[in-house]
Amino acid sequence: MGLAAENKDTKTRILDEAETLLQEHGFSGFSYTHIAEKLGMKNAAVHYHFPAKADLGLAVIARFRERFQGYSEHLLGKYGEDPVRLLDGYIAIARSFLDKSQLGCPVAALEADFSALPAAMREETLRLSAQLRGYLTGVLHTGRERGVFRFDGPAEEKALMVAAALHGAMLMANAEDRQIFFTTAKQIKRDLGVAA
Amino acid sequence: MGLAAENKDTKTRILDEAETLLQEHGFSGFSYTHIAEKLGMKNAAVHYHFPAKADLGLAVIARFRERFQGYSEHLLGKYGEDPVRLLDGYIAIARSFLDKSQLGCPVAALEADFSALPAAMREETLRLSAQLRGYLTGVLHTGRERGVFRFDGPAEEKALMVAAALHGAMLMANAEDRQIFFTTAKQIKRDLGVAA
DNA sequence: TTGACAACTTACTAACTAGTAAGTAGGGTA
DNA sequence: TACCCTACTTACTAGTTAGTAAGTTGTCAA
Repeated sequence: MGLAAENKDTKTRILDEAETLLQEHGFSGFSYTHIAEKLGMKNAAVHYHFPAKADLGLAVIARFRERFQGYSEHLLGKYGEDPVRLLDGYIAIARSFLDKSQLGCPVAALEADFSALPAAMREETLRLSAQLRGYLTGVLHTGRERGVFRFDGPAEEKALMVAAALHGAMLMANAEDRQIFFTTAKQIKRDLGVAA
Repeated sequence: MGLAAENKDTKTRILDEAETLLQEHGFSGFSYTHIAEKLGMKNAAVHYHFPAKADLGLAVIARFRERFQGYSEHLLGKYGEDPVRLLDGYIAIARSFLDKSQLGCPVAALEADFSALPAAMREETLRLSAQLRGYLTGVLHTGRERGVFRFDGPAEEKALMVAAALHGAMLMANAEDRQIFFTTAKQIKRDLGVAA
């Protein structure tokens, strides 16, 4: 397969860098030249692997979705009986972003730039957002059924609020103070009756 | 004072347009030429009133802060005894943004672009965010003291979560569906024991 | 050994960015 | 009348953006 291995490596390194830059600066906030410089190549090399920026953006979102899909299945397999751990698993993803300095919420970054996104990227962003919310809905629904969580109203609506709070908190944490995220997560659990 | 009246008018129209564009596209997402075209002038005319983009950004944030300060004092004077109305007043601001199509949360817009902001704008953004959170903290604290709201933990931490949820919901509402905001606001009130 | 192909680089374009310098029109004051 | 100032316009710069076209290099297969 020739240099296909090298190819895949470079492609992955471009995706990694694009992902970081997306979370740091938003989709409109980074350029092919930024990526190229970090990887020690020229911007045309990035265009070779991802002809248009929309192609790169789509690939980044798709990878997020696949990664979350795998991670959520892993969590459900391992902690399917423990709603608190399933919720903590979701929170842990956000925590892992914040642990790398300056990395924010990819969904928030994409939605903040939404009006500048190509149509295909908008659709993928909506899918990613729905996927995250779907996981939370299931966790909250099951958790209440089992008497672990306490809240009023449909699980869908509670999940929406929890997702909004966590994504909003990541935005604020990135700009203001990392502690904001942890405090918000703590309050969410307190509201569910499972204070740490 | 010569054309000062006309001057002030133009200055205000520039601020209005900048505010709209900030909420629609973020601070890095609009240019002096965008503003100038909407107002039927040249980009240099905008530079005449606000030499650097940071000057314009600072003025927009300062006006937000003053407006919110006046509005919150008005609310406290009128509904000081009614925590639910004070909370609804905060929600109404967000609602007013969403009612104009495509307008999002200014704080979220600024925080999403935070890494690209000049230092002075960062500080003003933090002040604005703290001001909003301060209002919510007071409302929640008083509301619980009077037996109207029900929640566990410090009012500051609950206020942080509520602010994160509302700002996050505005971001999602703008990108996905306006209804997301209203559902989130409803759930927040439900969690406080004051379901509509 | 030749030739094809993958993975680049070099060199470019057109559009857009913030910002500036110099000129102009028209009202207000001396 | 003469001047001055405010509020602009015209015309520009230097830098950055996404994207392209053509050339280069190294490896592998026939």
